[in-house]
Amino acid sequence: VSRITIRDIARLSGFSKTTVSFAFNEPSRIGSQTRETILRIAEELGYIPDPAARNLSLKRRGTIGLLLPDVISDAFYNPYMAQIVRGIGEVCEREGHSLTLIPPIHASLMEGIRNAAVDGLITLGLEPGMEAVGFIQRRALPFVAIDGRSGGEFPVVGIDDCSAAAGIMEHVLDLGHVEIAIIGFGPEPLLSTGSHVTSERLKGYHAAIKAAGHEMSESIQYFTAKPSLDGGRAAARQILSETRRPTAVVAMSDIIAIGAMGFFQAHGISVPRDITVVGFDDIPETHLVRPGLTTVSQPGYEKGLVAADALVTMINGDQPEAHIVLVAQLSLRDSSGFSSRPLPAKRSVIGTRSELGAHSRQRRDV
Amino acid sequence: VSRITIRDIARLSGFSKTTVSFAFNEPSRIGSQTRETILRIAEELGYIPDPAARNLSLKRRGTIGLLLPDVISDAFYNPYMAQIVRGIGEVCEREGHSLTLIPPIHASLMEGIRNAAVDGLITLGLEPGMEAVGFIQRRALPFVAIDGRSGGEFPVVGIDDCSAAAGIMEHVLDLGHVEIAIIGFGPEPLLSTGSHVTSERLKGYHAAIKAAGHEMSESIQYFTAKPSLDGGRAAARQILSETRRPTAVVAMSDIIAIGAMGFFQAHGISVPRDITVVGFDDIPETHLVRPGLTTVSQPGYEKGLVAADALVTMINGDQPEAHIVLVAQLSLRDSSGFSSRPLPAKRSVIGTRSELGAHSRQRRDV
DNA sequence: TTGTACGCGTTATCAG
DNA sequence: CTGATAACGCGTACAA
Repeated sequence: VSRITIRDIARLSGFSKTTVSFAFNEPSRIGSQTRETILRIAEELGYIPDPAARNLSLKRRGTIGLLLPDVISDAFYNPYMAQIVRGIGEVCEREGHSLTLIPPIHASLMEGIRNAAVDGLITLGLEPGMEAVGFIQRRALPFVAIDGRSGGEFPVVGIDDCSAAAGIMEHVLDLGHVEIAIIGFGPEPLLSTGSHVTSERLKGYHAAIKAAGHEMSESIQYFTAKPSLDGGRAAARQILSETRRPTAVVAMSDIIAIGAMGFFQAHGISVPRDITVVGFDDIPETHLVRPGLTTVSQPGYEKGLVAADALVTMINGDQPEAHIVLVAQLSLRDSSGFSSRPLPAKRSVIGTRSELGAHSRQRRDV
Repeated sequence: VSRITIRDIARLSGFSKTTVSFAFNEPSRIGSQTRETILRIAEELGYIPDPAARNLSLKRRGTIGLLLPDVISDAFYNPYMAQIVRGIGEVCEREGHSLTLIPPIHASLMEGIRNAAVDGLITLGLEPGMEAVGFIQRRALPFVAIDGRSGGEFPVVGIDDCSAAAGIMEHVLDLGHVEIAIIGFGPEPLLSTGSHVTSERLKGYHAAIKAAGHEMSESIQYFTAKPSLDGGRAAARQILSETRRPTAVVAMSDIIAIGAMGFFQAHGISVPRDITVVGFDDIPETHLVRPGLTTVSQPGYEKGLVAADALVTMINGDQPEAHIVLVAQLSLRDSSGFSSRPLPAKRSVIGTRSELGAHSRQRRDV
């Protein structure tokens, strides 16, 4: 037995497809007698319109796509992803949409974009000039980039990664640390990656270091990790295997920082006494670990919410803001402490500090 | 400028829609000269077939639906959800599907099911007889229930919740606890909820208590919470406000247990010295908190993976196993300790224990 | 008030 | 062997 279609209802009721459709969608346009007959028959047969055909006709898909740079099973290792999804979800429910997670197929975003039956896309870290951008535009799909580089022909939602990174690095330097390990996103070597977020944060780290009067090349080591607990652990292992052991670890992701911190602690290295560890994101887990993780608090939930809002605006044919910068702030907890090594030469406050009102506001858990 | 359609290519090339389609999908059926002409024009105009129309034609949607009982912004408060999504994602990528998260619209699952343009559904906690089940079946959608009640006409993936719950309660009783708080899923009173998972776990808890020779009504208190850190905190607050303070808290969810544990600790109550806290799920966060959370380790990732596998089997027209029971085990960490109160009368081992080989296996973090 | 025709891409079926 | 016609699923502008 095949599915019941509108044709079946039309045939059995003796009316046309149009009339049957009106019975459901525009009752005022047909007679009440006609309508009752049609609804009765439809009910008897258990008729439900095919959503795919319905959406095609209505020129809407009823769903928003979230384009993932990683496979789902990796992306959701990072609790930060859940925050973004929660924010997008808020808008989805308000608008009656579902949320389609689109992983790369065959290690490429293209196939996913090509096949996405969605009203619009939210992307993570997309940059102007990337092949995927042109592809999305060729499909005439509205889209908003979270954490992308602004200046393209699409709205971008993010924070000031450079300032935020400078803020937390400044904090670490204030504590007297000189030998510092920076952990970015892998697997490629950190200084070679071109991702906007990575390069902005590096820029911020370096600005703070330079402002502190250090020779960067001397005391900074670079590592990369996958944004997961295991990735953080692996990075920590690598850090410990270096001949120069840093007194502070600055990670671009909380989940990496937490994984690294756990590895240090499991190997008898006390945080923050022996080593300072700070992260980025402010996922809920930063409150759960001991010591609490010092990090940059960036609003993942809001990022999702604002991006989805902007996307809905575009879907409705309106023009959203081109570049939405959300506020990040430094969240000081107990994973960062003073270095036992002597302080280097006196440093001056970095230039960007005055622009970071929020950064100077210190938060502590209750 | 409207989107380029297959008609445009047909018109400009002078061939029919069929021939254009063949140029892409069945090149062998047309002449190579014809094909080249068509491909060239299509490339020039940047033609990409509309996925929605394509999927309609192909009678496939290219996506799997995950029917959420809660709004997305609540569901992803619980890290356990991420585990399930990761498992489903694994299969999605293998099959080239995307994953559509379908939240309830207007507090009802129906609207979501009605509009879901998906190849099949994975549901969470769906029971035979529920209105939604009939609705899915009327849509002739293949679907698999995670954590549902078996015996319906659909495959169910889960664990033996009763035995698992009995196993952890037995552990708590073994430690000498008598005054016990059980936290289930809210907001309704725990004993009135009909969810399969809830009633099975309650059954298990009660079986263990009975086997221990206690009068249940005397020393057990029931609470509910939303599965989130805040939910756990709220439940803990409520527990502390009762005149009888329990020496052990048995939660049906890790995130609730972790929230409760944090609340206790923040109020000067030591875990496990003053109060034992155990959970259910074994989310990664159980390793992060101090003390580590004793819990039932159930394979969320596998649940998603196996459910998605079964669903794909159904989509392909084959028959999967009707009821897949995965293995759960007790994970003993440090949040459970001996009660300072005197042990009650001697107890015997509960009957189900022999069936729970895995339960007797003790795991500890490295 | 109701019916006809169209849009979207694919393909079974038919014509040359 | 090559290519075109028509049908699928639904909603709706337009005609009757």
